Amino acid sequence: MKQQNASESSPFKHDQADDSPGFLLWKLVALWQGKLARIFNEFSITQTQFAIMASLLWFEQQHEPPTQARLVEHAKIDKMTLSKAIRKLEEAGLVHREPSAIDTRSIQVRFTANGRELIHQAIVAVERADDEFFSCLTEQQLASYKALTISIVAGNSP
Amino acid sequence: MKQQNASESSPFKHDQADDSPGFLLWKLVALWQGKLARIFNEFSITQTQFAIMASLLWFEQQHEPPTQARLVEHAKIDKMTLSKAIRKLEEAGLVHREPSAIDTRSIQVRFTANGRELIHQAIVAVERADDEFFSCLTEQQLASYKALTISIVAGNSP
DNA sequence: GGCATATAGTAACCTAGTTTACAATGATTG
DNA sequence: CAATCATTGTAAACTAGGTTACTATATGCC
Repeated sequence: MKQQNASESSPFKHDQADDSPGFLLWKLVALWQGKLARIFNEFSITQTQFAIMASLLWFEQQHEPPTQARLVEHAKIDKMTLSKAIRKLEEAGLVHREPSAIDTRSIQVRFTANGRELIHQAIVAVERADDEFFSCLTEQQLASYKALTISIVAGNSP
Repeated sequence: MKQQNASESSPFKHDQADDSPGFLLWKLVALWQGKLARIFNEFSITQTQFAIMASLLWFEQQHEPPTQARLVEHAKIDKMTLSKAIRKLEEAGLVHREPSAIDTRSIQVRFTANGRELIHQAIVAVERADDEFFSCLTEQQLASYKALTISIVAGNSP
């Protein structure tokens, strides 16, 4: 029983019913992404755009210079993807871009009033979704879930 | 302090350091997806193609007729996405498609020898990654993590 | 100053996946 | 049997995102 050829043996270590932690995570993520997708849809933005605007808001609150390069760093998004996303956001009238006076290569990104308003609302909506999503857990369970997640993140961080 | 306008108040309920469960989940998923992406890359397949082939293998083991429509149902993938993915898999010599004799609209998808071999190896690799990813937890913690995840999935299933 | 090297951003191209609309066949019911 | 309805799969157009290769500017070093 030690060696079998591919057509006879099953590679599945767990039955689908049994559920490996990875497969469970997969299902969880599908649900979570779905919930987020619905929100982003309402606001007509993508996940990426949300991440960018949330970072931008963060910078604004920290009074850090919001150049694209800094956003790339902070939001951990590919710089080309960011470049294009910012253009879209500009088209949509949510941000505008102004060349920096200090470093003329770089571009400062700033919210329009609309953009700032939208990201505020979106963040609130996401946080509400978050609450809802985990509302089936007790305080204790939630604390435990967070602690475990933190461990796993820590155990797998580069 | 009850009412503030958007430019003054912060919508962030949690500090980034504090970490809402959703944000933690986001980070976890980023790591997990990254790990999977590296594997899929090695095998030159996409996540979608992996899911499809895993479903197909499942059908094969259950001796169920592997039509595209059945795959769509089981893998919960959009039928157009599946149609195109299958074509790619055929191009890559991993499956072939043969019109069904019973229902001439439908198409039966079958592994080639290469395809079957590849999905076996990929599944093993994914399961190893899975083990690795959660290896920082003790047995007990893992059991607890799974139980909590199952609760959340159950609490958010349609 | 002047040359090498790093950095900010982008244009052009590529791929995966989604939406919409449709053709072909099968099932159902009068 | 014929008219209607459902199912299977696809073509075409579109979008988001990523890769490669490039321009322009800045910085460091002699």
